[in-house]
Amino acid sequence: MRKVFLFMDTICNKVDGKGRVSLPSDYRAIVKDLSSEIVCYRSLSLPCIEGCLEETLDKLAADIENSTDFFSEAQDNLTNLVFGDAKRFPFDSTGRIMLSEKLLKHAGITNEAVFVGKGRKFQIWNPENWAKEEARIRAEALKNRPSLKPKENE
Amino acid sequence: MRKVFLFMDTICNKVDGKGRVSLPSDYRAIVKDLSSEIVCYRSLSLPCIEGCLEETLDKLAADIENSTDFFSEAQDNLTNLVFGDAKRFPFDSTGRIMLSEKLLKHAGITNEAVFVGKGRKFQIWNPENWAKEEARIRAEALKNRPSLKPKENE
DNA sequence: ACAATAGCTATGGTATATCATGGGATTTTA
DNA sequence: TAAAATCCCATGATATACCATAGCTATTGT
Repeated sequence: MRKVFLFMDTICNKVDGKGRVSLPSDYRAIVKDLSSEIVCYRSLSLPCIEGCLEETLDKLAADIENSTDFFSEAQDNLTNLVFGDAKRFPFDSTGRIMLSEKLLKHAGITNEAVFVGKGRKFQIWNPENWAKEEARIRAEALKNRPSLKPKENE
Repeated sequence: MRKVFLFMDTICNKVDGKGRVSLPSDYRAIVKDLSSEIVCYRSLSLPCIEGCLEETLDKLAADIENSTDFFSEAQDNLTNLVFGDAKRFPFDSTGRIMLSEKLLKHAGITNEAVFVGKGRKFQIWNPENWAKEEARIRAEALKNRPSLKPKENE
């Protein structure tokens, strides 16, 4: 049986002078049975950081391994990019991680970081950029709404 | 094996100054075998809060995972909207949850909250808004009634 | 059939634990 | 040995857990 774990909610935390950020406690709770670290990498398409459990990347690797179709080759390349970029970030007893310059710069994060749950993954944004992105997504979703609610009448 | 559970009935409870509300005991009974928390998020289309079991959202996460690839943009937008907004709300031994400002504001809830069962999900409304919405739905249903019943059972 | 009672629910109030955050001390690395 | 990273403790704010009460429902007994 698979344990249910989902990264959820949107939380804004401070980044202090040393580059430290508190990982939201809900996020830690998900991880803490397995380990005390998460994996982060630069998003391929957006100016934000992506994070997940090492387990999730492991599953991605396994999927690529077992897939033989043509499209997997393209995905294989993307996967390489992710694995080349990804790094473990352990958090201390107070629940903080220290993000690297590279990641912070990619996301344009300085004083504050917004954690956005995405289910199996999460993202870390600069607050202003996230506000814009959220508005964009909501507008987009409103246009295509019917496709968003396949389970409504289950 | 799948356990039968349905959120049903319509119940109005008080919301105190801190934003605490008693989750209807019937709802709690459904959850308590699995955990002691529910998940709530803003409805995408209506001025109300939606609630369900984490399990239900987990199924959605799994569906998204299986129907789109890891790097899909569609997946990005959808997961951001749903999981970025959702949050776990644990209830204590007296059965209360504490709703966030964001949710209460979206639904226009101040003193009282109406819980409306919807099967696998439920909604939480401002009483006046719910009265209007219910009237609207009833009228709508009446218009379409003939198509709701199979002819042979007339 | 009616009254007493026991159990549960909703709700108000309060104490406790937890979280995010700041700062200092210690260790590591370049 | 200077700079950076890690660890540890302190603190204020906030959420959580717990206790108490009042009202309702169903049950029991006479």
